[in-house]
Amino acid sequence: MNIGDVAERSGLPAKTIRYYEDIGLIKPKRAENGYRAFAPRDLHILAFIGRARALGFTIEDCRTLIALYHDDHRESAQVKAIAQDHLTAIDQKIVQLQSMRTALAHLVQCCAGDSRPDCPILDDLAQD
Amino acid sequence: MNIGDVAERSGLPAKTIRYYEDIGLIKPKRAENGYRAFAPRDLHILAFIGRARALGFTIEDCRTLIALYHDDHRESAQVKAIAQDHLTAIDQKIVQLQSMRTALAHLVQCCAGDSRPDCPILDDLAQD
DNA sequence: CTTGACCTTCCGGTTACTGGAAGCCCCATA
DNA sequence: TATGGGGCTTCCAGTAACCGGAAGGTCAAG
Repeated sequence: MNIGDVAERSGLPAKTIRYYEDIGLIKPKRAENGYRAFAPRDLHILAFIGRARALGFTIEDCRTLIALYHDDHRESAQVKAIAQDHLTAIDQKIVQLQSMRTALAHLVQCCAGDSRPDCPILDDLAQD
Repeated sequence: MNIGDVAERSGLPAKTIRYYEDIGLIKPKRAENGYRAFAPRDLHILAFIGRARALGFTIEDCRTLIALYHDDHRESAQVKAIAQDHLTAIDQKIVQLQSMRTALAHLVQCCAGDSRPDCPILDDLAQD
């Protein structure tokens, strides 16, 4: 399979797939003309990465998860620990965003949003 | 004031303050020895940026907000539009994170997290 | 006069790609 | 057989918002 087919099937842009090869996540063979020749295994890994990225895992997490996936002697606790850490990070981010959201929504609500210059949003940002 | 004082008073790292000068957010004068000499106005802008950043505004948003703040002929609608757009972006991010969180929490809950290799998390990522 | 804290600039690295340029390669059609 | 268009290649640069560190100037105290 050429990169275009793999892109379509995995849903990842060709650029991204090349990047993943660059950083060593996949190692597709090369055809004689220099084109990447993707095996089903490569496609499988790419789909794996796509799903892990959709869950917000970092590329380094993906690397580790793939290694664990290929490791017959893994312990599920290793996987769970990574996922749990990531879940905690997501929760922290949500809390942070919600606190921003609350403050910002209040300011937006206070602002008339008309043609006059008076603005509680700027007043708040410029407070002493 | 030297950069150290400004850093302490604004709560921003000195590195960050230098960066903000680099990108033209502030233009502190220089003392004869080459040190940055911050005026109260600079400190004020930095505090403004600090608060805007804490609300999640981008640097470019900050640049615009500062310009509006210094513009006597601004209309509060301009400010409100920026804030409203940002609020919408935050909301989208929260939704996205919550959907990740839901999926991930489910997987984490399904995983035994023991010494055996069987792992529903990896199974999910590797599904066909 | 030295020491240590502060300041300066400059360079590189971070995350996860994305865009674009220059240049092969392959297939179908004229 | 020539050619045209799409697909493929590599490489370089840019994104956001800084952070770390090196090499070196400055200042106040002892």
